Amino acid sequence: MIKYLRKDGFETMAKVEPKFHRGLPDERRALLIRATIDCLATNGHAGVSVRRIAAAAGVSAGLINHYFVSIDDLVAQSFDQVATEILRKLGLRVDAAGPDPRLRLSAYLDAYFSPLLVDQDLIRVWVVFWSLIPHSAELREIQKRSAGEYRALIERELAAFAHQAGADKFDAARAALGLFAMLDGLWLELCLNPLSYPPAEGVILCRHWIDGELGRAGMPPAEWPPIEMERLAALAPKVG
Amino acid sequence: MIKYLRKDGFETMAKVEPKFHRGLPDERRALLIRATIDCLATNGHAGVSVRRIAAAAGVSAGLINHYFVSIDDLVAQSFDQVATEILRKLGLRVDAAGPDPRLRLSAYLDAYFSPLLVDQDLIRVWVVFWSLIPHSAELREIQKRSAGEYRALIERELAAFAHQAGADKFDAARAALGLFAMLDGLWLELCLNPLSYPPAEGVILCRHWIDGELGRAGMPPAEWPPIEMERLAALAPKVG
DNA sequence: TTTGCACTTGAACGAGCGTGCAGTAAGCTA
DNA sequence: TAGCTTACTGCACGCTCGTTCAAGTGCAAA
Repeated sequence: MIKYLRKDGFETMAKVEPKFHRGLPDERRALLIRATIDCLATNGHAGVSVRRIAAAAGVSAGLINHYFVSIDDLVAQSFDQVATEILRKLGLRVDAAGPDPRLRLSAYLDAYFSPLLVDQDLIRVWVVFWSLIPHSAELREIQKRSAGEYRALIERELAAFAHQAGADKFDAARAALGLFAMLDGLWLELCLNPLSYPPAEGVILCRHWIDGELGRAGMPPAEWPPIEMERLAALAPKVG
Repeated sequence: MIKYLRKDGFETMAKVEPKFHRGLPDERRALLIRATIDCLATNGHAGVSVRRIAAAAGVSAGLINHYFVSIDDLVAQSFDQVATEILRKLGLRVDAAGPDPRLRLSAYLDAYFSPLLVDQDLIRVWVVFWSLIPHSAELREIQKRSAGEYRALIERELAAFAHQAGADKFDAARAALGLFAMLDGLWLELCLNPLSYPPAEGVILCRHWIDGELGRAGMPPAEWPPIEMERLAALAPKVG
């Protein structure tokens, strides 16, 4: 057995643990952003705290100002990360549904009412970001870009769906704005009060909206796949 | 001219101002709730502060704990007040439209995209409440009740509208849930980013939703009144 | 005019906040 | 092994926080 010589001159059987680890900048930043998201999920607004975040990340408070110009900067980058990650996962769900526009759109709706998005941790984090937006130009910019990307994703899928159905008069931009709003409103209501309506009802309402806009373009309602609750409730990783 | 004798024995021409005013409990509570709402509108989450609220109300910090068991209690009662007040004003707008269900529903939609609700002060206050809901049973209860009342109001107007149109198959509860969500989502998006779409577009989207649900019940689309922007932008008092 | 109630103040308390910075030590380089 | 760079720590600073409470004082009743 190797014996280690401690600085004080005494031999010890225990390995001398380094007092801290020197990480790569990108690793550190990712660690702190993750800790911030966890903190917001646990403590809400009170989680926006250098000391709490540092404790959650297992580093000293001073390190945050070493990697981020301020706590607000860290929060903004965390918002960006959460928004980007959710969008990416939504995209993966849609792509996993294959090339059929009908199934892709259906997968998109299902995902919105599955644990991927209906997640107490996610809503707790998200409402904190929302509450900060009116007081931060940086957050406002991220919200603007992020909302635009969500709408663009919906619009793309809606347009493909309508095109397949042969509806050329279909106004995908308008339908996307309405669907995005309805999804957001339903998601928020369900997260704030999980018993206010069954998640499958949310899927039905969104299908109604799409069918209505199709009908307006002269097309018959879509033939939707059955709503399978186990598909809806499919295991989903947590926020981030 | 009457001369006043000051405590220190010196005469003075100035009237001796009372050091403070003794208010009635209800007046004081109303004053503090109003100051809280103002503080949240100005400072967001940072406005949830005994000292700031007391300063805004022009009283000492200690007075808050005299009338409210805690700052959280005061915030909860403020949420209740804002939610109740907005609902009341929406009801007034609808009633002002007269007895015709079509005009009442139209007035409701217009109000949602008018300065009555699309108000930077209101959104700033509201998102703070939302962000606190997951961490307060009291706020959760108020949100639950309040959302129920909003939905009930919409459902009543939708049912009357459908009844007039002769649509007996119309599912008012379902249509109300969808309309409520769409309104909430559109309102939020517009408040967070006022340039994301023109307010009149929001009215159109909601009308589309109602027409779609009517069509599903076998009825033709409603004959909507023209959207007058000046009506939409009608002067509206601030939150509370 | 006096009395007494209770509304109101303002100081005090301990805790937590973000940031700055001097000093420590990890880990690569020579 | 020695030296060097810098990631990292941890304390100190001046703040603000919510709550408590003794003392002060407006005001109406006596």
